[in-house]
Amino acid sequence: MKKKSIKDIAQDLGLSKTTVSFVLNNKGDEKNISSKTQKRVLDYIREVNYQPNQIAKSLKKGNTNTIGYLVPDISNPFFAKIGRLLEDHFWEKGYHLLIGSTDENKDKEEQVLNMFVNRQVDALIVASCFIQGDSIKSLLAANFPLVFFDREDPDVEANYILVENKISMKNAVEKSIQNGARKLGLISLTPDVYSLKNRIEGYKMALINKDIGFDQDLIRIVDNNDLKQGTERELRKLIELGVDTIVFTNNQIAVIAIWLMNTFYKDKVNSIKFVSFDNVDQFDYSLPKVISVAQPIDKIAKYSTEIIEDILNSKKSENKRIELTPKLIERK
Amino acid sequence: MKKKSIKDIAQDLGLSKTTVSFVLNNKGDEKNISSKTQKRVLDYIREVNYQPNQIAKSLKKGNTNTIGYLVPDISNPFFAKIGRLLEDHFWEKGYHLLIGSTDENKDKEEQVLNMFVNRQVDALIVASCFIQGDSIKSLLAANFPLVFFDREDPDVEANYILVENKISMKNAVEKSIQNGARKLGLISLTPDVYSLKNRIEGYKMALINKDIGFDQDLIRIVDNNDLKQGTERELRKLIELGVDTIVFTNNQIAVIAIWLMNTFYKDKVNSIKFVSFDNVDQFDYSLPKVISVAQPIDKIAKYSTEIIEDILNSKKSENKRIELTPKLIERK
DNA sequence: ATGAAAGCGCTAACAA
DNA sequence: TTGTTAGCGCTTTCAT
Repeated sequence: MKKKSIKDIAQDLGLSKTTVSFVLNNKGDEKNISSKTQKRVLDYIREVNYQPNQIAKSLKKGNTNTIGYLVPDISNPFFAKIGRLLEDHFWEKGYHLLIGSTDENKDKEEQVLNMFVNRQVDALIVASCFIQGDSIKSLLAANFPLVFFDREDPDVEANYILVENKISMKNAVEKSIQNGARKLGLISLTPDVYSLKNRIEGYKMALINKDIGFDQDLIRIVDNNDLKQGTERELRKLIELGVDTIVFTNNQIAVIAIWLMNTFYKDKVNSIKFVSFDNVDQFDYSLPKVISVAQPIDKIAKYSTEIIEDILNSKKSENKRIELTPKLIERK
Repeated sequence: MKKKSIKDIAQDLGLSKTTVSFVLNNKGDEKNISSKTQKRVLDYIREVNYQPNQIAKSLKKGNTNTIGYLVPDISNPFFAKIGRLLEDHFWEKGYHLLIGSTDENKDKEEQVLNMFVNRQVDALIVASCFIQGDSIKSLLAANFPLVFFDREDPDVEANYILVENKISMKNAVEKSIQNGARKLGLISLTPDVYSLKNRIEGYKMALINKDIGFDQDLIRIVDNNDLKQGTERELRKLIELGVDTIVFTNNQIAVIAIWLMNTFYKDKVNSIKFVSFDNVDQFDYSLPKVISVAQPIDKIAKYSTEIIEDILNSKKSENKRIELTPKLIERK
């Protein structure tokens, strides 16, 4: 049984495409289609299990009911969870999620964005690694519905959903100092996005504030392409340097470091303490103990959808910059 | 600057749409377009940054270069990681991933599948919770490119990428018995998919094999809609019944149980042992100790893509049923 | 109360 | 070597 189109339906029923289309789109009454005809159509489409071709619809209407979700790595729990929430929210509204991972690679980001646009996504939700990229520039110039989250470029006017990176990190580090930390190292992904820069700033501020002073040598950077080995190397370095606390700017590295500590430095899992941005469940019971800054994932998803929906319903408001307050989680 | 279509390009250049289209699709030489004309077109599209409308292309060609990826929960690390691998593989080939989560809900699965098909995805990769559903039936009947993974229905002929559920679980449980387990409980999601059924079977086989015999009361089921509380309740029950080992049929519940043990039964994290299907990083260091069955995620992704590509390149072979061997990971 | 026809942007058979 | 044209499946204006 071949797939039926509106044309087929119309022919089979001796009606015009127009009439069928009206009925299918619940415009039967509005367009004065007799209820008898409407019933005929509805019965028939059920019978043959008619499925509208969304591609044709999209071409005609210029929208696809698809949202592009572009992040560094969709398998990172932080992005995966937000993705799931977005998917749920948007599903309710009849939207689907097209996903892409950039691997923190500017070129790939460009390409994926282009593809998304070519596929006529109606809106984009992006944790960009390069907000100054050409695609993004032209999207912004064209007023394309677009929300950035997790990452910011202060030089670029846009919708942002962020968290208070600096102050939260400062608070977390200060807390650990109150708890006795005296020599604090930091391991971060290459901070070419502002969020990470700010988190590192927060770390520095705390050290200065608490009269510890920071030592550039204790700030260790790991390249995204070399996560495992890089983290291993930098962790070893910091341990050699005798830190009592290690601060991480995101969950990824912290999780790897916990694994490393338990695998190679089992004797130190109690003496060394961790501080980490982002939160993952296993922090609740893993060693070293972690003071973590939990981002409000549900709020991030909620505000993203809200902004997007507002734009799509063309209540098109001004650009918004929403800065959410994360939760500091201390573990004894 | 409005977005240009092929028509615009053609007009601007005083050419026909055909010529432009041929050049754009690298058919210039094949179609004997003069290299001069080709250059004019190529230069111009670069100048105006022409972006083809994939929707129109899709409508015309009947394919979208989009693959639907449908799983119970895209934020489950198992599915998220496979999703990421698929995305990488397919990206190379010019395909994108449209994602959906079913929440183990048959109705939602039906709806998402329908939407995917209406959106003309070229193929589907599905961890279905209901392989006997109407949509799937008609997809299979229509010979739609479709690969199931993680879940199987032996009554339905199709492409499957699976792992040896029964024997692997049996081996894992037997290993734990060798290590001293004597009273083994099991907690599982509602086993209305065969994978889970088989894993439970494996557990039973091991018990019988090792002359322990199984007690139906030690098999506890948790509903997917009540994961946290359900797991808490069943875990408590098993502990009250005095088990020395708890077997889990997937990572989700195991991870929750580890959290619960560390939060509410700290005194027992050393005396009770876990066995779990699936593997997650924190098993390497968390307590209770876990014997886990690690699914070969990369192979699952690899074979899925291969089968799909073969079908799409219409080397359309017979249905394949690939059963992969997981890795047993024991932790001292 | 219903239908004819144009057109969304693209491809490709066929003409010239 | 390039252009004309039909058509993918749908929506919607304008007729009837």
